[in-house]
Amino acid sequence: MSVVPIKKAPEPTIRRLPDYYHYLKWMQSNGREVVSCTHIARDLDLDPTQVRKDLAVTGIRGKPKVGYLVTPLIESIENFLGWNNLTDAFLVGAGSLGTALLGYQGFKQYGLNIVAAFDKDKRKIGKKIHGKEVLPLDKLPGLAERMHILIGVISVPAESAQAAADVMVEGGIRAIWNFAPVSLDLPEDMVVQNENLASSLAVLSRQLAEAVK
Amino acid sequence: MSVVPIKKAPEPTIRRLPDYYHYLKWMQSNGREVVSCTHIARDLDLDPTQVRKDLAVTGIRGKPKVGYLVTPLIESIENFLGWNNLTDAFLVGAGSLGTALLGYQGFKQYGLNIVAAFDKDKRKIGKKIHGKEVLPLDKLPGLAERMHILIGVISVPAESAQAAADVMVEGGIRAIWNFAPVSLDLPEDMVVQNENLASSLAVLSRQLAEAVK
DNA sequence: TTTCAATCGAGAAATATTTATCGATAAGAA
DNA sequence: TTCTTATCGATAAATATTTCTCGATTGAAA
Ligand SMILES: NC(=O)c1ccc[n+]([C@@H]2O[C@H](COP(=O)([O-])OP(=O)(O)OC[C@H]3O[C@@H](n4cnc5c(N)ncnc54)[C@H](O)[C@@H]3O)[C@@H](O)[C@H]2O)c1
Ligand SMILES: NC(=O)c1ccc[n+]([C@@H]2O[C@H](COP(=O)([O-])OP(=O)(O)OC[C@H]3O[C@@H](n4cnc5c(N)ncnc54)[C@H](O)[C@@H]3O)[C@@H](O)[C@H]2O)c1
Repeated sequence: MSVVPIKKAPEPTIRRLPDYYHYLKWMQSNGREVVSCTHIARDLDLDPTQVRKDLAVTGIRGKPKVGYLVTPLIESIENFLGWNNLTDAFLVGAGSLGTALLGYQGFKQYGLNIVAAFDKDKRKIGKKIHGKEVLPLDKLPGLAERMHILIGVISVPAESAQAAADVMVEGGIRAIWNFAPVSLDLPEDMVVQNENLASSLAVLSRQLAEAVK
Repeated sequence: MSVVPIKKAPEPTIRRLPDYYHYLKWMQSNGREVVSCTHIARDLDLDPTQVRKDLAVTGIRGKPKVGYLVTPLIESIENFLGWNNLTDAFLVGAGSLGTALLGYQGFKQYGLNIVAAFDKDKRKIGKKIHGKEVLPLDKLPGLAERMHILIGVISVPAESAQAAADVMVEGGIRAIWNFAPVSLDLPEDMVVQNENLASSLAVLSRQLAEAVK
Protein backbone atom coordinates (compact mmCIF):
# COMPACT_ATOMS: atom_id res chain seq x y z
CA MET A 1 0.00 0.00 0.00
CA SER A 2 3.06 2.26 0.15
CA VAL A 3 3.67 4.68 -2.69
CA VAL A 4 7.20 3.45 -3.32
CA PRO A 5 6.90 -0.34 -3.38
CA ILE A 6 9.58 -1.78 -1.11
CA LYS A 7 10.50 -4.98 -2.86
CA LYS A 8 13.09 -6.97 -1.00
CA ALA A 9 16.14 -7.43 -3.14
CA PRO A 10 19.00 -9.89 -2.71
CA GLU A 11 21.94 -8.29 -0.97
CA PRO A 12 24.39 -9.24 -3.74
CA THR A 13 22.17 -7.34 -6.12
CA ILE A 14 22.21 -4.24 -3.92
CA ARG A 15 25.99 -4.44 -3.72
CA ARG A 16 26.26 -4.47 -7.50
CA LEU A 17 23.92 -1.54 -7.99
CA PRO A 18 26.60 1.10 -7.35
CA ASP A 19 28.73 -0.45 -10.08
CA TYR A 20 25.94 -0.04 -12.57
CA TYR A 21 25.39 3.43 -11.23
CA HIS A 22 28.97 4.51 -11.86
CA TYR A 23 29.01 2.89 -15.23
CA LEU A 24 25.79 4.59 -16.24
CA LYS A 25 26.96 7.98 -15.00
CA TRP A 26 29.98 7.54 -17.17
CA MET A 27 27.85 6.51 -20.16
CA GLN A 28 25.69 9.55 -19.52
CA SER A 29 28.66 11.89 -19.43
CA ASN A 30 29.67 10.40 -22.78
CA GLY A 31 26.32 11.42 -24.19
CA ARG A 32 24.95 7.90 -24.34
CA GLU A 33 21.15 7.80 -24.17
CA VAL A 34 20.34 4.11 -24.22
CA VAL A 35 22.22 1.03 -23.12
CA SER A 36 21.42 -2.68 -23.10
CA CYS A 37 22.12 -5.34 -20.50
CA THR A 38 24.32 -7.06 -23.02
CA HIS A 39 26.66 -4.10 -23.18
CA ILE A 40 26.65 -3.41 -19.47
CA ALA A 41 27.38 -7.07 -18.83
CA ARG A 42 30.26 -7.12 -21.30
CA ASP A 43 31.87 -3.99 -19.87
CA LEU A 44 31.37 -4.96 -16.25
CA ASP A 45 32.21 -8.61 -16.80
CA LEU A 46 28.92 -9.98 -15.59
CA ASP A 47 26.15 -12.20 -16.88
CA PRO A 48 23.57 -10.28 -18.98
CA THR A 49 20.66 -12.02 -17.28
CA GLN A 50 22.01 -11.03 -13.94
CA VAL A 51 22.26 -7.42 -15.00
CA ARG A 52 18.68 -7.54 -16.19
CA LYS A 53 17.47 -9.07 -12.93
CA ASP A 54 19.51 -6.63 -10.85
CA LEU A 55 18.15 -3.60 -12.64
CA ALA A 56 14.64 -4.96 -12.45
CA VAL A 57 14.59 -4.67 -8.65
CA THR A 58 14.73 -0.89 -8.98
CA GLY A 59 11.47 -1.03 -10.89
CA ILE A 60 12.81 0.07 -14.26
CA ARG A 61 11.59 -1.48 -17.51
CA GLY A 62 13.60 -1.76 -20.67
CA LYS A 63 12.59 -1.94 -24.28
CA PRO A 64 13.35 -4.97 -26.41
CA LYS A 65 15.91 -4.35 -29.12
CA VAL A 66 17.10 -1.09 -27.54
CA GLY A 67 17.68 -1.60 -23.85
CA TYR A 68 17.23 0.98 -21.13
CA LEU A 69 17.15 4.75 -21.25
CA VAL A 70 20.25 5.85 -19.36
CA THR A 71 18.87 8.83 -17.46
CA PRO A 72 15.70 7.18 -16.11
CA LEU A 73 17.76 4.15 -15.20
CA ILE A 74 20.16 6.26 -13.15
CA GLU A 75 17.23 7.91 -11.43
CA SER A 76 15.68 4.55 -10.77
CA ILE A 77 18.80 3.33 -9.00
CA GLU A 78 19.17 6.57 -7.05
CA ASN A 79 15.61 6.35 -5.97
CA PHE A 80 15.89 2.72 -4.96
CA LEU A 81 18.98 3.35 -2.86
CA GLY A 82 17.75 6.62 -1.44
CA TRP A 83 20.63 8.44 -3.09
CA ASN A 84 18.42 11.08 -4.64
CA ASN A 85 18.59 13.35 -1.62
CA LEU A 86 21.40 13.96 0.83
CA THR A 87 21.31 12.38 4.27
CA ASP A 88 23.37 14.12 6.93
CA ALA A 89 25.75 12.03 8.99
CA PHE A 90 28.12 12.31 11.94
CA LEU A 91 31.56 10.78 12.07
CA VAL A 92 33.29 9.66 15.25
CA GLY A 93 37.07 9.35 15.20
CA ALA A 94 38.85 12.11 13.31
CA GLY A 95 42.06 10.18 12.92
CA SER A 96 43.88 9.03 9.88
CA LEU A 97 41.01 7.23 8.22
CA GLY A 98 38.42 9.65 9.56
CA THR A 99 40.25 12.55 7.95
CA ALA A 100 40.23 10.81 4.58
CA LEU A 101 36.52 10.08 4.89
CA LEU A 102 35.78 13.67 5.93
CA GLY A 103 37.54 14.95 2.84
CA TYR A 104 36.01 12.56 0.37
CA GLN A 105 33.72 14.38 -2.00
CA GLY A 106 32.47 11.17 -3.58
CA PHE A 107 30.05 10.39 -0.76
CA LYS A 108 27.80 13.24 -1.84
CA GLN A 109 27.08 11.27 -4.95
CA TYR A 110 25.86 8.46 -2.74
CA GLY A 111 23.54 10.69 -0.79
CA LEU A 112 25.84 10.86 2.22
CA ASN A 113 26.81 14.16 3.72
CA ILE A 114 29.13 14.05 6.72
CA VAL A 115 28.41 17.29 8.53
CA ALA A 116 30.59 17.06 11.61
CA ALA A 117 33.21 14.98 13.34
CA PHE A 118 33.58 13.96 16.98
CA ASP A 119 36.70 12.96 18.84
CA LYS A 120 38.02 12.67 22.35
CA ASP A 121 41.41 14.16 21.57
CA LYS A 122 41.55 17.68 23.05
CA ARG A 123 44.06 18.76 20.43
CA LYS A 124 41.63 18.02 17.64
CA ILE A 125 38.49 19.42 19.22
CA GLY A 126 37.62 22.89 17.98
CA LYS A 127 39.68 22.50 14.83
CA LYS A 128 38.21 22.05 11.39
CA ILE A 129 39.06 19.17 9.09
CA HIS A 130 38.18 19.66 5.45
CA GLY A 131 35.82 22.39 6.54
CA LYS A 132 34.05 20.24 9.10
CA GLU A 133 34.15 20.97 12.80
CA VAL A 134 35.58 18.51 15.27
CA LEU A 135 33.48 18.41 18.42
CA PRO A 136 33.75 16.62 21.76
CA LEU A 137 31.99 13.29 21.81
CA ASP A 138 29.61 14.19 24.61
CA LYS A 139 28.00 16.77 22.35
CA LEU A 140 26.93 14.06 19.91
CA PRO A 141 23.66 12.79 21.42
CA GLY A 142 22.15 16.23 21.84
CA LEU A 143 23.19 17.44 18.43
CA ALA A 144 22.18 14.25 16.67
CA GLU A 145 18.74 14.46 18.17
CA ARG A 146 18.33 18.13 17.39
CA MET A 147 19.55 17.76 13.81
CA HIS A 148 17.72 14.47 13.20
CA ILE A 149 20.90 12.72 12.19
CA LEU A 150 20.21 9.16 11.04
CA ILE A 151 23.63 7.90 9.98
CA GLY A 152 26.80 7.56 12.02
CA VAL A 153 30.27 6.68 10.79
CA ILE A 154 32.69 5.02 13.19
CA SER A 155 36.42 5.40 12.58
CA VAL A 156 37.85 5.06 16.06
CA PRO A 157 40.17 2.29 17.22
CA ALA A 158 38.50 -1.09 17.73
CA GLU A 159 38.46 -0.81 21.50
CA SER A 160 36.49 2.46 21.41
CA ALA A 161 34.02 1.42 18.74
CA GLN A 162 31.34 0.03 21.06
CA ALA A 163 31.45 3.21 23.14
CA ALA A 164 31.08 5.33 20.03
CA ALA A 165 28.17 3.19 18.89
CA ASP A 166 26.45 3.53 22.26
CA VAL A 167 26.64 7.30 22.06
CA MET A 168 25.15 7.17 18.58
CA VAL A 169 22.26 5.02 19.74
CA GLU A 170 21.70 7.48 22.57
CA GLY A 171 21.46 10.29 20.04
CA GLY A 172 18.79 8.51 18.05
CA ILE A 173 21.03 7.55 15.15
CA ARG A 174 19.51 4.64 13.24
CA ALA A 175 22.29 3.38 10.97
CA ILE A 176 25.99 2.86 11.64
CA TRP A 177 28.76 2.49 9.12
CA ASN A 178 31.51 0.85 11.12
CA PHE A 179 35.13 0.92 9.96
CA ALA A 180 36.53 -0.60 13.13
CA PRO A 181 37.25 -4.32 12.98
CA VAL A 182 34.81 -5.43 15.68
CA SER A 183 31.21 -6.49 15.67
CA LEU A 184 29.04 -4.09 17.60
CA ASP A 185 26.40 -5.05 20.09
CA LEU A 186 23.35 -3.00 19.17
CA PRO A 187 19.58 -2.87 19.61
CA GLU A 188 17.57 -4.96 17.15
CA ASP A 189 16.27 -2.07 15.13
CA MET A 190 19.67 -0.52 14.37
CA VAL A 191 21.08 -0.87 10.89
CA VAL A 192 24.81 -1.68 10.70
CA GLN A 193 27.34 -2.18 7.97
CA ASN A 194 30.80 -3.26 8.92
CA GLU A 195 33.25 -2.00 6.36
CA ASN A 196 35.59 -4.83 6.76
CA LEU A 197 38.79 -4.19 4.87
CA ALA A 198 40.14 -7.42 6.29
CA SER A 199 37.45 -9.39 4.43
CA SER A 200 38.53 -8.12 1.05
CA LEU A 201 42.12 -8.63 1.95
CA ALA A 202 41.36 -12.18 3.02
CA VAL A 203 39.81 -12.96 -0.35
CA LEU A 204 42.73 -11.29 -2.11
CA SER A 205 45.31 -13.16 -0.04
CA ARG A 206 43.57 -16.45 -0.59
CA GLN A 207 43.23 -15.98 -4.34
CA LEU A 208 46.83 -14.89 -4.59
CA ALA A 209 47.91 -17.95 -2.65
CA GLU A 210 45.96 -20.11 -5.07
CA ALA A 211 47.25 -18.24 -8.12
CA VAL A 212 50.92 -18.54 -7.27
CA LYS A 213 50.77 -22.04 -5.73
CA MET B 1 49.47 -33.29 -5.18
CA SER B 2 50.46 -30.06 -3.46
CA VAL B 3 51.77 -30.14 0.08
CA VAL B 4 49.23 -27.65 1.38
CA PRO B 5 45.88 -28.93 0.17
CA ILE B 6 44.09 -26.08 -1.57
CA LYS B 7 40.46 -26.76 -0.82
CA LYS B 8 38.20 -24.32 -2.52
CA ALA B 9 36.15 -22.50 0.04
CA PRO B 10 33.00 -20.43 -0.48
CA GLU B 11 33.80 -16.75 -0.71
CA PRO B 12 31.34 -15.79 2.05
CA THR B 13 33.25 -18.14 4.30
CA ILE B 14 36.56 -16.50 3.46
CA ARG B 15 35.05 -13.09 4.16
CA ARG B 16 33.95 -14.23 7.60
CA LEU B 17 37.30 -15.72 8.51
CA PRO B 18 38.84 -12.38 9.55
CA ASP B 19 35.97 -11.86 11.98
CA TYR B 20 36.72 -15.16 13.68
CA TYR B 21 40.37 -14.24 13.59
CA HIS B 22 39.85 -10.97 15.44
CA TYR B 23 37.53 -12.58 17.88
CA LEU B 24 39.98 -15.38 18.61
CA LYS B 25 42.89 -12.99 19.01
CA TRP B 26 40.82 -11.17 21.55
CA MET B 27 39.92 -14.42 23.34
CA GLN B 28 43.59 -15.32 23.32
CA SER B 29 44.61 -12.01 24.84
CA ASN B 30 42.04 -12.70 27.55
CA GLY B 31 43.79 -15.93 28.36
CA ARG B 32 41.13 -18.16 26.86
CA GLU B 33 42.47 -21.53 25.72
CA VAL B 34 39.46 -23.24 24.22
CA VAL B 35 36.31 -21.98 22.60
CA SER B 36 33.31 -23.66 21.04
CA CYS B 37 31.33 -22.81 17.91
CA THR B 38 28.34 -22.21 20.10
CA HIS B 39 30.09 -19.38 21.90
CA ILE B 40 31.66 -17.89 18.83
CA ALA B 41 28.29 -17.96 17.13
CA ARG B 42 26.55 -16.29 20.03
CA ASP B 43 29.13 -13.50 20.29
CA LEU B 44 29.38 -12.92 16.56
CA ASP B 45 25.67 -13.30 15.95
CA LEU B 46 25.97 -16.20 13.53
CA ASP B 47 24.66 -19.72 13.20
CA PRO B 48 26.77 -22.28 15.14
CA THR B 49 26.70 -24.74 12.26
CA GLN B 50 27.98 -22.08 9.94
CA VAL B 51 30.83 -21.26 12.27
CA ARG B 52 31.75 -24.94 12.37
CA LYS B 53 31.66 -25.25 8.60
CA ASP B 54 33.63 -22.04 8.14
CA LEU B 55 36.38 -23.10 10.51
CA ALA B 56 36.49 -26.54 8.94
CA VAL B 57 37.76 -25.13 5.63
CA THR B 58 40.99 -24.12 7.33
CA GLY B 59 41.57 -27.76 8.18
CA ILE B 60 41.19 -27.49 11.95
CA ARG B 61 39.45 -30.15 14.00
CA GLY B 62 37.63 -29.56 17.25
CA LYS B 63 36.93 -31.82 20.18
CA PRO B 64 33.38 -32.72 21.17
CA LYS B 65 32.23 -31.20 24.44
CA VAL B 66 35.13 -28.71 24.52
CA GLY B 67 35.42 -27.00 21.17
CA TYR B 68 38.61 -25.76 19.56
CA LEU B 69 41.97 -24.86 21.01
CA VAL B 70 42.31 -21.12 20.47
CA THR B 71 45.97 -20.89 19.49
CA PRO B 72 46.00 -23.69 16.91
CA LEU B 73 42.78 -22.31 15.50
CA ILE B 74 44.31 -18.88 15.03
CA GLU B 75 47.29 -20.44 13.34
CA SER B 76 45.06 -22.50 11.14
CA ILE B 77 43.26 -19.38 9.89
CA GLU B 78 46.52 -17.49 9.42
CA ASN B 79 47.90 -20.36 7.46
CA PHE B 80 44.84 -20.70 5.30
CA LEU B 81 44.80 -17.01 4.42
CA GLY B 82 48.55 -16.75 4.00
CA TRP B 83 48.69 -14.28 6.87
CA ASN B 84 51.46 -16.11 8.65
CA ASN B 85 54.21 -14.29 6.80
CA LEU B 86 54.36 -10.72 5.53
CA THR B 87 53.86 -10.00 1.84
CA ASP B 88 55.34 -6.75 0.61
CA ALA B 89 53.14 -4.43 -1.41
CA PHE B 90 53.28 -1.17 -3.35
CA LEU B 91 50.67 1.55 -3.14
CA VAL B 92 49.85 3.95 -5.98
CA GLY B 93 48.18 7.25 -5.11
CA ALA B 94 49.51 8.89 -1.96
CA GLY B 95 46.49 11.12 -1.49
CA SER B 96 44.04 11.36 1.30
CA LEU B 97 43.06 7.71 1.42
CA GLY B 98 46.52 6.51 0.41
CA THR B 99 48.03 8.34 3.37
CA ALA B 100 45.62 6.65 5.77
CA LEU B 101 46.41 3.25 4.29
CA LEU B 102 50.16 3.90 4.47
CA GLY B 103 49.88 4.71 8.14
CA TYR B 104 47.66 1.84 9.12
CA GLN B 105 49.50 -0.60 11.33
CA GLY B 106 46.67 -3.10 11.28
CA PHE B 107 47.60 -4.49 7.86
CA LYS B 108 50.68 -6.15 9.28
CA GLN B 109 48.37 -8.42 11.19
CA TYR B 110 46.89 -9.46 7.88
CA GLY B 111 50.25 -10.23 6.36
CA LEU B 112 50.31 -7.07 4.29
CA ASN B 113 53.30 -4.78 4.37
CA ILE B 114 53.12 -1.68 2.21
CA VAL B 115 56.75 -0.81 1.57
CA ALA B 116 56.55 2.18 -0.74
CA ALA B 117 54.16 4.59 -2.38
CA PHE B 118 54.04 5.96 -5.92
CA ASP B 119 52.47 9.16 -7.16
CA LYS B 120 52.61 11.53 -10.09
CA ASP B 121 52.51 14.66 -7.99
CA LYS B 122 56.00 16.23 -8.01
CA ARG B 123 55.38 17.84 -4.64
CA LYS B 124 54.89 14.47 -3.02
CA ILE B 125 57.70 12.59 -4.74
CA GLY B 126 60.80 12.30 -2.60
CA LYS B 127 58.90 12.90 0.62
CA LYS B 128 58.16 10.25 3.17
CA ILE B 129 54.68 9.42 4.41
CA HIS B 130 54.51 7.46 7.64
CA GLY B 131 58.08 6.47 7.04
CA LYS B 132 57.47 5.21 3.52
CA GLU B 133 59.03 6.81 0.49
CA VAL B 134 56.93 8.34 -2.26
CA LEU B 135 58.43 7.57 -5.66
CA PRO B 136 57.58 8.53 -9.23
CA LEU B 137 55.23 6.10 -10.90
CA ASP B 138 57.63 5.19 -13.70
CA LYS B 139 59.95 3.62 -11.17
CA LEU B 140 57.30 1.09 -10.22
CA PRO B 141 57.73 -1.65 -12.84
CA GLY B 142 61.47 -1.96 -12.39
CA LEU B 143 61.31 -1.92 -8.61
CA ALA B 144 58.38 -4.29 -8.43
CA GLU B 145 60.21 -6.79 -10.56
CA ARG B 146 63.45 -6.46 -8.66
CA MET B 147 61.76 -6.74 -5.25
CA HIS B 148 59.32 -9.46 -6.35
CA ILE B 149 56.33 -7.43 -5.24
CA LEU B 150 53.13 -9.40 -5.68
CA ILE B 151 50.46 -7.06 -4.31
CA GLY B 152 49.52 -3.57 -5.47
CA VAL B 153 47.13 -1.15 -3.80
CA ILE B 154 45.38 1.46 -5.94
CA SER B 155 44.20 4.68 -4.30
CA VAL B 156 44.28 7.11 -7.21
CA PRO B 157 41.23 8.88 -8.65
CA ALA B 158 38.94 6.68 -10.74
CA GLU B 159 40.17 8.05 -14.05
CA SER B 160 43.79 7.13 -13.28
CA ALA B 161 43.08 3.69 -11.88
CA GLN B 162 43.40 1.75 -15.14
CA ALA B 163 46.74 3.42 -15.87
CA ALA B 164 47.99 2.52 -12.38
CA ALA B 165 46.85 -1.05 -12.87
CA ASP B 166 48.63 -1.29 -16.21
CA VAL B 167 51.89 -0.20 -14.63
CA MET B 168 51.44 -2.81 -11.92
CA VAL B 169 50.87 -5.55 -14.47
CA GLU B 170 54.00 -4.39 -16.27
CA GLY B 171 55.96 -4.78 -13.06
CA GLY B 172 54.82 -8.35 -12.57
CA ILE B 173 52.41 -7.63 -9.74
CA ARG B 174 49.87 -10.43 -9.45
CA ALA B 175 47.16 -9.09 -7.16
CA ILE B 176 45.51 -5.68 -7.02
CA TRP B 177 43.51 -4.18 -4.18
CA ASN B 178 41.56 -1.44 -5.86
CA PHE B 179 39.98 1.39 -3.88
CA ALA B 180 38.93 3.40 -6.94
CA PRO B 181 35.30 3.01 -7.95
CA VAL B 182 35.89 1.50 -11.40
CA SER B 183 36.23 -2.01 -12.68
CA LEU B 184 39.67 -2.64 -14.09
CA ASP B 185 40.43 -4.37 -17.35
CA LEU B 186 43.14 -6.89 -16.55
CA PRO B 187 44.74 -10.09 -17.84
CA GLU B 188 42.98 -13.32 -16.89
CA ASP B 189 45.54 -14.44 -14.36
CA MET B 190 45.49 -11.27 -12.28
CA VAL B 191 43.77 -11.33 -8.92
CA VAL B 192 41.63 -8.28 -8.09
CA GLN B 193 39.57 -7.12 -5.18
CA ASN B 194 37.58 -3.95 -5.55
CA GLU B 195 37.15 -2.33 -2.17
CA ASN B 196 33.87 -0.82 -2.96
CA LEU B 197 32.78 1.52 -0.21
CA ALA B 198 29.76 2.38 -2.30
CA SER B 199 28.51 -1.20 -2.03
CA SER B 200 28.37 -1.13 1.74
CA LEU B 201 26.85 2.28 1.68
CA ALA B 202 24.22 1.03 -0.74
CA VAL B 203 23.23 -1.77 1.60
CA LEU B 204 23.22 0.66 4.51
CA SER B 205 21.11 3.22 2.66
CA ARG B 206 18.68 0.60 1.55
CA GLN B 207 18.29 -0.94 4.98
CA LEU B 208 17.87 2.48 6.51
CA ALA B 209 15.21 3.33 3.95
CA GLU B 210 13.38 0.14 4.85
CA ALA B 211 13.82 0.68 8.58
CA VAL B 212 12.41 4.21 8.63
CA LYS B 213 9.77 3.71 5.94
C1' DT C 1 4.87 -4.95 -45.75
C1' DT C 2 7.55 -8.76 -44.28
C1' DT C 3 11.66 -10.55 -42.35
C1' DC C 4 15.46 -10.48 -39.23
C1' DA C 5 18.24 -9.73 -35.26
C1' DA C 6 18.74 -7.79 -30.70
C1' DT C 7 16.87 -7.52 -26.54
C1' DC C 8 13.62 -7.87 -22.78
C1' DG C 9 10.96 -10.44 -19.17
C1' DA C 10 9.38 -14.51 -16.99
C1' DG C 11 10.01 -18.85 -15.48
C1' DA C 12 12.88 -23.12 -15.09
C1' DA C 13 17.18 -25.25 -14.01
C1' DA C 14 21.49 -25.33 -11.93
C1' DT C 15 24.64 -23.86 -8.21
C1' DA C 16 25.91 -22.03 -3.98
C1' DT C 17 25.12 -21.14 0.63
C1' DT C 18 22.85 -21.53 4.92
C1' DT C 19 20.36 -24.04 8.28
C1' DA C 20 18.61 -28.35 10.39
C1' DT C 21 19.16 -33.13 11.89
C1' DC C 22 21.45 -36.82 13.96
C1' DG C 23 24.82 -40.18 15.51
C1' DA C 24 29.39 -40.16 17.79
C1' DT C 25 32.51 -38.56 21.27
C1' DA C 26 34.45 -36.67 25.30
C1' DA C 27 34.17 -34.43 29.96
C1' DG C 28 32.17 -34.22 34.16
C1' DA C 29 28.48 -35.54 37.50
C1' DA C 30 25.99 -39.14 39.84
C1' DT D 1 31.39 -47.11 36.40
C1' DT D 2 27.33 -45.26 34.17
C1' DC D 3 24.60 -41.36 32.93
C1' DT D 4 24.05 -36.77 31.19
C1' DT D 5 25.18 -33.00 28.46
C1' DA D 6 27.73 -30.07 25.30
C1' DT D 7 29.80 -30.27 21.26
C1' DC D 8 31.68 -31.99 16.94
C1' DG D 9 31.37 -33.74 12.12
C1' DA D 10 28.72 -35.48 8.41
C1' DT D 11 24.82 -35.48 5.76
C1' DA D 12 20.40 -33.84 4.38
C1' DA D 13 17.08 -30.21 3.70
C1' DA D 14 15.96 -25.59 2.87
C1' DT D 15 16.91 -21.22 0.93
C1' DA D 16 19.23 -17.93 -1.94
C1' DT D 17 21.47 -16.71 -5.97
C1' DT D 18 23.04 -17.27 -10.56
C1' DT D 19 22.56 -19.01 -15.07
C1' DC D 20 19.85 -20.91 -18.82
C1' DT D 21 15.84 -21.16 -22.02
C1' DC D 22 12.37 -19.38 -24.64
C1' DG D 23 8.49 -16.70 -26.27
C1' DA D 24 7.30 -11.77 -27.03
C1' DT D 25 8.45 -7.21 -28.53
C1' DT D 26 10.63 -3.72 -31.02
C1' DG D 27 13.32 -1.20 -34.59
C1' DA D 28 15.56 -1.52 -38.74
C1' DA D 29 16.61 -3.67 -43.13
C1' DA D 30 14.97 -6.11 -47.20
N1 LIG E 1 43.85 3.92 8.64
C1 LIG E 1 43.39 2.98 7.83
O1 LIG E 1 43.76 2.90 6.69
C2 LIG E 1 42.41 1.96 8.32
C3 LIG E 1 42.12 0.89 7.50
C4 LIG E 1 41.19 -0.06 7.93
C5 LIG E 1 40.58 0.07 9.15
N2 LIG E 1 40.87 1.08 9.93
C6 LIG E 1 40.18 1.18 11.22
O2 LIG E 1 39.65 2.47 11.37
C7 LIG E 1 39.76 2.88 12.71
C8 LIG E 1 40.54 4.17 12.78
O3 LIG E 1 41.82 3.99 12.24
P1 LIG E 1 42.83 5.19 12.13
O4 LIG E 1 44.01 4.68 11.40
O5 LIG E 1 42.14 6.39 11.59
O6 LIG E 1 43.23 5.43 13.65
P2 LIG E 1 43.74 6.78 14.31
O7 LIG E 1 44.40 6.39 15.57
O8 LIG E 1 44.48 7.58 13.31
O9 LIG E 1 42.42 7.57 14.63
C9 LIG E 1 41.54 7.25 15.66
C10 LIG E 1 40.87 8.52 16.16
O10 LIG E 1 39.83 8.16 17.06
C11 LIG E 1 39.92 9.03 18.20
N3 LIG E 1 39.35 8.30 19.32
C12 LIG E 1 39.88 7.29 20.02
N4 LIG E 1 39.04 6.86 20.97
C13 LIG E 1 37.94 7.63 20.89
C14 LIG E 1 36.72 7.67 21.60
N5 LIG E 1 36.45 6.82 22.58
N6 LIG E 1 35.82 8.61 21.25
C15 LIG E 1 36.09 9.47 20.24
N7 LIG E 1 37.24 9.47 19.53
C16 LIG E 1 38.14 8.56 19.85
C17 LIG E 1 41.37 9.33 18.35
O11 LIG E 1 41.56 10.53 19.07
C18 LIG E 1 41.80 9.46 16.91
O12 LIG E 1 41.61 10.76 16.44
C19 LIG E 1 40.44 1.74 13.44
O13 LIG E 1 39.45 0.95 14.06
C20 LIG E 1 41.11 0.98 12.36
O14 LIG E 1 41.23 -0.38 12.68
C21 LIG E 1 41.78 2.05 9.54
N1 LIG F 1 39.18 9.51 0.54
C1 LIG F 1 38.30 8.57 0.81
O1 LIG F 1 37.82 8.48 1.93
C2 LIG F 1 37.86 7.60 -0.23
C3 LIG F 1 36.80 6.76 0.05
C4 LIG F 1 36.39 5.85 -0.91
C5 LIG F 1 37.04 5.76 -2.10
N2 LIG F 1 38.05 6.58 -2.36
C6 LIG F 1 38.72 6.45 -3.66
O2 LIG F 1 40.09 6.37 -3.48
C7 LIG F 1 40.76 7.05 -4.52
C8 LIG F 1 41.66 8.11 -3.92
O3 LIG F 1 40.90 9.01 -3.17
P1 LIG F 1 41.57 10.20 -2.37
O4 LIG F 1 40.49 10.85 -1.59
O5 LIG F 1 42.76 9.72 -1.65
O6 LIG F 1 42.02 11.17 -3.55
P2 LIG F 1 43.21 12.22 -3.54
O7 LIG F 1 42.95 13.16 -4.63
O8 LIG F 1 43.41 12.74 -2.16
O9 LIG F 1 44.50 11.36 -3.88
C9 LIG F 1 44.78 10.86 -5.14
C10 LIG F 1 46.28 10.76 -5.30
O10 LIG F 1 46.59 10.07 -6.51
C11 LIG F 1 47.60 10.79 -7.20
N3 LIG F 1 47.45 10.50 -8.62
C12 LIG F 1 46.53 10.96 -9.48
N4 LIG F 1 46.69 10.43 -10.70
C13 LIG F 1 47.77 9.63 -10.62
C14 LIG F 1 48.45 8.80 -11.55
N5 LIG F 1 48.02 8.67 -12.81
N6 LIG F 1 49.50 8.10 -11.12
C15 LIG F 1 49.93 8.20 -9.84
N7 LIG F 1 49.33 8.96 -8.91
C16 LIG F 1 48.26 9.67 -9.31
C17 LIG F 1 47.38 12.23 -6.85
O11 LIG F 1 48.58 12.96 -7.01
C18 LIG F 1 46.97 12.12 -5.38
O12 LIG F 1 48.09 12.13 -4.55
C19 LIG F 1 39.69 7.61 -5.41
O13 LIG F 1 39.49 6.74 -6.49
C20 LIG F 1 38.48 7.64 -4.53
O14 LIG F 1 37.30 7.49 -5.27
C21 LIG F 1 38.49 7.50 -1.45
